[in-house]
Amino acid sequence: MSGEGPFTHQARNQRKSVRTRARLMDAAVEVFARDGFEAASVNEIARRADVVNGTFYVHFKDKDAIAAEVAFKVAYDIARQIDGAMTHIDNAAERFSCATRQFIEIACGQPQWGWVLIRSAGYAPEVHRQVESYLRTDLALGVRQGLFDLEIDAFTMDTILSMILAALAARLRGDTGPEAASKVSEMVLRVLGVPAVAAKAFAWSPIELQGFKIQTTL
Amino acid sequence: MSGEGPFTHQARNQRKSVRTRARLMDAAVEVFARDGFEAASVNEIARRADVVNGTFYVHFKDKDAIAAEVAFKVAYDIARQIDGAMTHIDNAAERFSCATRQFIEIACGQPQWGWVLIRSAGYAPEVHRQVESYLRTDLALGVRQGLFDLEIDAFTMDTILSMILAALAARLRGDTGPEAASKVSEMVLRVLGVPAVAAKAFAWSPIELQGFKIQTTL
DNA sequence: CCAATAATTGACAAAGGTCCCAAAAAACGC
DNA sequence: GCGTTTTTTGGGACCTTTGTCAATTATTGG
Repeated sequence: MSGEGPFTHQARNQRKSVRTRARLMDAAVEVFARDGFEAASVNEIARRADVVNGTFYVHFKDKDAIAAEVAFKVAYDIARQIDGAMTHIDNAAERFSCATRQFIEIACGQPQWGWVLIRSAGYAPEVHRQVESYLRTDLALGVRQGLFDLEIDAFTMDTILSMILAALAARLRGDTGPEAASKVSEMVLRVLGVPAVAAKAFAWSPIELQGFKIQTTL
Repeated sequence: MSGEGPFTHQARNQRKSVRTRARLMDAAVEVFARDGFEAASVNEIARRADVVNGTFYVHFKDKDAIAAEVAFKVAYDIARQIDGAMTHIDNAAERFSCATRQFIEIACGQPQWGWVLIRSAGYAPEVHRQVESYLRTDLALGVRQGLFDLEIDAFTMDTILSMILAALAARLRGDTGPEAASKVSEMVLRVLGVPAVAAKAFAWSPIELQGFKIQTTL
C-alpha cells in the first residue's frame, strides 16, 4: 500500500468494512488518475489497496460502480471546500475568479484528484453537475448584478467549464505555472463581458479567504 | 465490413497491401470514435476491417502506431480543407470565425472523425499541432492588425482549442444545434479582446467560401 | 500461364481481466 | 472469553487481448 489516502483517513474510526472500502477508493483514485478509467483494472485497484481481488467485489459491483462513487465524492468535496471559504464575497466577478483560482489550486494540491476530475468529466455526468452547481449560481448572480452580459445557458456553462479544466490539465501536466489560474479567470471574465481592464483586476487580485487556509484533504 | 470509408476510397486503385492498410485505418476510426482510444482493441479493429487479427500486425506495430497515424491524417486533412477555402479572407477575426465554424461543420459531417479528434486530443500531440497550426497564424495576424489585444502564448492557444473542441463535442452529442459554432466563435473573439458588438457580427455573419462547397471526404 | 513475390491466414502461447464462492479468519456484542 | 456475525481470503472457471509464426493463398510481372 502507498501511504494513507484521504478516504482512508476519513474512515479511520469506522468499522473494518468501511475502512476497506475507503482504501479501495483511494486506490481507485490513484489508478484512474494514472491509467484513465478505461484502462484501469480491478486487479490493480485491489492490489494497491492491499486486498485480494475477491474483496473488491464484496464492496463494489464492478469498476463502473467504484468510478461513479469516487468521481462524485471528489467533485463534491472540492466544491464544498470552495463554497465554504467564499461566503463573505458578494461581487459575482470576484466570486467567480476566486472560486476558479481556488478550484485549480486545490485540485493541483491533490494531483490525483485533479486527474480524476479531468478524466471522468467525459464519462461521469455527476462530476459535471457538481462542478457546474457552484459555477451556475455565481454566473447568474453576475447577470443580475449587471456585470455579465452573456446569456448563461447549458452551452455557455459547458464551454466555460472546459476552459477551466483545460487550465487545470495544463497545470497538472506542468506546462504552466500557478499563473494559469489567473489567466483563465481573466479569459472567462472577458467572455462574460467584463471589460478587459476590470477582468484583469479581478483575475489577478489577491484572494482573501474566510479562515486561515484552504483545507486540502477530507 | 460496414461500407467503404474515406481511407479505403482514397486507396481504391493501389496495390492490395495499401488497400488493406486503408481498411484497417477506416475501421480504427470507427472503433476509436465509439470506444475511445484506451478501450479500443486491435481485435475489434481487425474484425471491422474483415481481416484476421494477425493481418493487423503485418501493417502496424501496435495500437499506438495506428492511432498516431489515424489521428494525424484526420487532423491534417481537415486543416487542409479549411485552409484551401479561405485564401480570399484578409481580416483575422473573420478568418478565425470562418475557420472555426467550418472546422466544426466538417467534423460534424463526419462524426467519427470528429470523435477521433476529441478523444485523441489528449494523447496525440500531432493532433494538437495540426489544429493549432491553422489557429496560430490567424491569431498572430489579428494581433498585428490591432484586432486582438491578448498575448498569444501556448496557454492561450490551448484554452482556445479546448473551447472549440468542447463546442464540437456538444454538437456531436446532439446537445446543441448548428448555432454552437457561431456561439463559440463569438466567445473566443470576446476572449481575444474584440468588442462584444463586433464579436457578434463576425461570429454570425454568413460564411463566403472560395469555390462551391466544402468537401467532406478525402 | 507460371514462377516469384506479396499478402493473409489461423492457431496458439502468454498475459491479464472479470466475477464467483466455499472455507478461513477477524471483529463484535454480550 | 465465547459464540455469532462480518469480512477477507485464495483459487479457480472462463473470457479477452496481444503479438508471433509457419503454412497457405493471392497477386503480379515477364
